[in-house]
Amino acid sequence: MAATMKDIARKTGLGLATISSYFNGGNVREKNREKIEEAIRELHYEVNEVARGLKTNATRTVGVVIPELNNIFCAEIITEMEDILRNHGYATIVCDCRTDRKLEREAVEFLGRKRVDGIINMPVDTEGRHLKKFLKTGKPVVLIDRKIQGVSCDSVLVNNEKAAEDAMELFFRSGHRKVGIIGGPVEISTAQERFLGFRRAYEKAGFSLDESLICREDYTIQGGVQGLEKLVERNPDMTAVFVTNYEMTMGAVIGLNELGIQVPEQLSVIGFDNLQFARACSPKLTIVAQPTVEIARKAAGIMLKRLEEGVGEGAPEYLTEKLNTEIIMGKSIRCINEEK
Amino acid sequence: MAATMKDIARKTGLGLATISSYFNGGNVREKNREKIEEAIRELHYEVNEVARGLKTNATRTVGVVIPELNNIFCAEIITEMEDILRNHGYATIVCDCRTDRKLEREAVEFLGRKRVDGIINMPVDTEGRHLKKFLKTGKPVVLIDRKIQGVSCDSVLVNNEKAAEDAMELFFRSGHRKVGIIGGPVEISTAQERFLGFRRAYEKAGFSLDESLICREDYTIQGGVQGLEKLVERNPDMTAVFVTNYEMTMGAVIGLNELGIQVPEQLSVIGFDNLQFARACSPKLTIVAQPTVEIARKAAGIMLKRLEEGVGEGAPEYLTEKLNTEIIMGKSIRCINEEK
DNA sequence: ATGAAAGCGCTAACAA
DNA sequence: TTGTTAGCGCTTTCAT
Repeated sequence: MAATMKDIARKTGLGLATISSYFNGGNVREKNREKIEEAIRELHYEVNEVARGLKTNATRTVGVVIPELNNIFCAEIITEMEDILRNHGYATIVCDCRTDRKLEREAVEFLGRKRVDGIINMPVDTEGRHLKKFLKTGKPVVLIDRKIQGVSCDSVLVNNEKAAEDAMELFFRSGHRKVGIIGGPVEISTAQERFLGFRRAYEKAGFSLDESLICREDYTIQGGVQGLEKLVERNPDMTAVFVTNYEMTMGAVIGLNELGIQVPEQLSVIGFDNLQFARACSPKLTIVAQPTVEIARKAAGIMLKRLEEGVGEGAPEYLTEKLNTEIIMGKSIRCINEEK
Repeated sequence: MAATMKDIARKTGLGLATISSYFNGGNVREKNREKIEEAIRELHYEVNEVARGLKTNATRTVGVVIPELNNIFCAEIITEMEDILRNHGYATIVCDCRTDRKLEREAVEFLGRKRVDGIINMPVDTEGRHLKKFLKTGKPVVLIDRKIQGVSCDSVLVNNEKAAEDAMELFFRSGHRKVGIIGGPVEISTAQERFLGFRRAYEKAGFSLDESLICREDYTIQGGVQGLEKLVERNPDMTAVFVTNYEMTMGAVIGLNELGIQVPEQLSVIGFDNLQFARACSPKLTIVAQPTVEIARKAAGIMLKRLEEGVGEGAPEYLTEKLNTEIIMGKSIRCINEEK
């Protein structure tokens, strides 16, 4: 069995309170401090965080529930969050719910039993029912990437509407008029917003939008492949495609390869996320890049703040951060602008 | 505060032991069972795993320490492991040590304090010093992907030597004689083994190997870019390149793009891992694919077995599983075989 | 600055 | 089958 504080007390002849005080930054006489440190070394003592957690009712652990770990957007965010949280003494329990509402609910319950101090969640259930029970404990929840109406917690989001609008404007400025979109599942807020930006750009530019240019897929690689095939088949006069997440971008590129379509000669493309993948494409892909590191920092920062200040002190004042995306230029857009 | 078993005892008029027995699959009279279940519903009771952990000296949590979460090979393995472990009631605490020995050691210590029941580790420190202390607790450790000599634990590895040999034979059979390699850091066992397979294939085939065809990089995207540039510059007569991990494969593809080298006309390529990326390349890349799901299943399976059976029962008999890779054919190899 | 003692929520041994 | 009780390792009053 591992050594306990009792063992140290026995060995040093000190009381338990003194040892505890030593570990919690209290005042301990220099002489005793040395004695304690010697005992720690000899006994290979290590604080038992489980016991501490039971006593203090705080596990210094945060749960993270995401749709897919095996997804570079999620993975990038988690890497960064975990780093920050661990540097502040918090462990991270990651639960991958495989984009399944039931598994998501189970994950939150699981984390509740584990008594995590807070949960960071990229939600699959767009109603947020899975969070209700956990929220009753008064512990903080931070939503990332996707918003949920009427759930009392903080959110860190991306300005998806603007992201889509910017991408479309880029196409329009280059002279494109028939631009297709491979969008995501309409239940997911990010997909809605990206569709919205897409439509708004058409409106602002004053071009008519043919509904056959709109394709709804499911944010997967396979969805991207299919979306591209459908769009190309339905719209022989389409000159450009906007793909609205990374997996589908990869799928669209696979589709282009398999159909032997030349980019940008035959079709111009703007993809989403993962700069390195964009660089590896030939020609280099122009993409909308989301600020994953920034999302992670903001989310971890808010979580740490809530953890330290408590969630219900005075006015709750839940915040919603909205971060901006950036377009990284490649060579996948053909300029067919007459003036230029 | 959350409800406790005491509250249930009070509400039902039963004793603590009965409630505990209910939760641990003991025999409870039907009538009482119903009473308990009603109380649970009314009080929104949830077992406190922290208290349980303190008492049973088992947290039902396993720690996973890896070099980079933001790495598809790791992410794929973790996704699968986490899934399996959670289905068996175990939580997973993932620690990303950013390929840093010091952080890796800290992560293991951190997990020790958290009293995880076992650790699954893709090691960065090739001597395994970071594990010594944890192993003293008698808790199981499972190493994945990279082996360490003289550490008493199970390992799940890949037959890297054969993987490299197979890839090289494929080149040789297609008529290539001057094949370069972009290898990894020699401290890492997988890199050593892949180099070994590379050399062995040359020996077996009886072709002379020019040392300038060997390039040592660091398993990163940037390393892949540089490796490709170096090889191409140093070996104008090189007809093929074998790239030995996913990040470097992506880097090599970026390099090929940026240098405007045609695959396979000017250079044939075999990459490593990530089938989807290979499909997205134009032409489709031939790759060596590692069995990530299988690695995860084996590792999780061994961990669960150790967790249930205890680690030191009778003969320890540590096992070393060695899994095989597979070549997924693309169109990135030119056939320059005279006979064919 | 230090010690004694209570108790966090649970399990398990023992008794009934 | 059920109740009583001790105690897991720690923190935290309250004395001293």
